[in-house]
Amino acid sequence: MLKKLHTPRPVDLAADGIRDEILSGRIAPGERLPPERKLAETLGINRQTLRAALARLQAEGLVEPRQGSGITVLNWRETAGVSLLPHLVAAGDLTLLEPFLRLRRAITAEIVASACKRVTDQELDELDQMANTLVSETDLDRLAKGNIAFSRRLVQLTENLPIELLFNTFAAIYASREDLQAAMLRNPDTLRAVFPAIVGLLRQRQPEMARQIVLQVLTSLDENLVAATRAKPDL
Amino acid sequence: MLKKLHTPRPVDLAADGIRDEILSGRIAPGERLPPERKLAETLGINRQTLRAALARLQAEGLVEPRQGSGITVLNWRETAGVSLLPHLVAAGDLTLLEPFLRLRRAITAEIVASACKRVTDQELDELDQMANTLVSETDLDRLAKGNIAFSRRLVQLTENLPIELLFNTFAAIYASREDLQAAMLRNPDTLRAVFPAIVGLLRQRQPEMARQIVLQVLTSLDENLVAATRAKPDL
DNA sequence: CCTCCAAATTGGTTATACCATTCAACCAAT
DNA sequence: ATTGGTTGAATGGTATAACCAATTTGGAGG
Repeated sequence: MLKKLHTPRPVDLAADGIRDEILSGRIAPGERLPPERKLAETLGINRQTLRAALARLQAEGLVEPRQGSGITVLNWRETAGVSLLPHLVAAGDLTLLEPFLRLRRAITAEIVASACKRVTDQELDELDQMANTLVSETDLDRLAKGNIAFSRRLVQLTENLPIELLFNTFAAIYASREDLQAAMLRNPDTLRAVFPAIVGLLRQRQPEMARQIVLQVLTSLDENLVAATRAKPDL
Repeated sequence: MLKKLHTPRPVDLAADGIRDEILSGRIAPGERLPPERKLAETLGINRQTLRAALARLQAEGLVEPRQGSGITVLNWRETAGVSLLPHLVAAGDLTLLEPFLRLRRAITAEIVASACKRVTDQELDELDQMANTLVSETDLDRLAKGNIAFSRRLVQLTENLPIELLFNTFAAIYASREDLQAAMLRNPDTLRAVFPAIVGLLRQRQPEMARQIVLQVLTSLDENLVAATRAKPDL
């Protein structure tokens, strides 16, 4: 499952390098990047390759090119989208963990509440089966994968495409940092206990009660996670 | 504030065209796009221009190129990020409105609850002032802008970068579809009443109570909005 | 000082060639 | 017949050079 470590491609190096320059603030918002021709020469790559890198940064909301004028660096805190999140956590900023978990549990609570209203008996059985196989899963890697699969199925039940897309972004974060995923599996027993609990909540079919319970429980779990990572910053 | 309607650029046409092919399902997930050279010829553009378009689609999580093999179309419901949302609503799918509002109010509730815990008296006064100027704002366009500004300030108070980024994506959606923004301003009085109400909630500094109230109120407002747009699908 | 136009600047596009990786067909040895 | 390696075609990635289009700049002319 490890990504083959070929020679890093120039376009990746360029994109990551410029992105880092922007996120670190070494290039201030409002400033303009050097002209493409000059910047390409500086980086030792071709202009076309540089443009491919710039296209990514534009898609992430970091820069905005204007023909004839130049490429202006945007105020990314006001323009960047969630797609930037994986890159930020990849930068290793641990202070992002707590805010991220905060967002995640608010979404999770909404998901469970919403699923309460829509889930059918058949789907409940399906989730119950998934939960049962997960509680007895010993292999941590497969437990992690099963966690994603169970969560995704739950999201699909809400029939909420925006939330599905947001979940995809979250999943991308886990994928980009295996250590983060590992941290969440530090004590797998609590995770294993979550799945049946959620199924139980769904059976009650009381959305707002479910939302509050999920919020309370996850708040507690997340606090432990944050405290643990602070104590062992090696994740 | 209207975007000048220059001649549409080839890269935009290509990206939008291919994206539409994928989102509509005319190109099934798992299939491969035609080779770049052939596809470029089909579209009547240069290969480099096509590659710029493909770079965007890759950033959005729609396709994944592999050197030597080809460009495979991904299952975007499981890989695309939130950055795809503006394009989806731009496609005019009205069924997205209700799910989107659902997500938005869950986030909003979390924002208010979180702000309750952190807001200082000084920041409260600042928000109060913003709210006061907005309640007497008659110009709808400026009211909309003020709405964004007020909301953004509120988000910043939570010191939650992931939520900030998510808010940016939402703001991009409003910007991309003025009609959507107009729909939310259909009866401006209710919007004007929201700002002081939020400030009042913050003053109480009771996070969970605030969350529930926000959820209840917004649920009611959103239901009206959905019903209205269904009755007048012209938005 | 202002207006207007022409040249320089800079991003956008095209054309062409070559490199790097993948994959399939083929061939040889067992 | 199966396995294994080799070779070549297909395909995405990069490089070079030139030109197009929008913007900016600065000077000519009022």
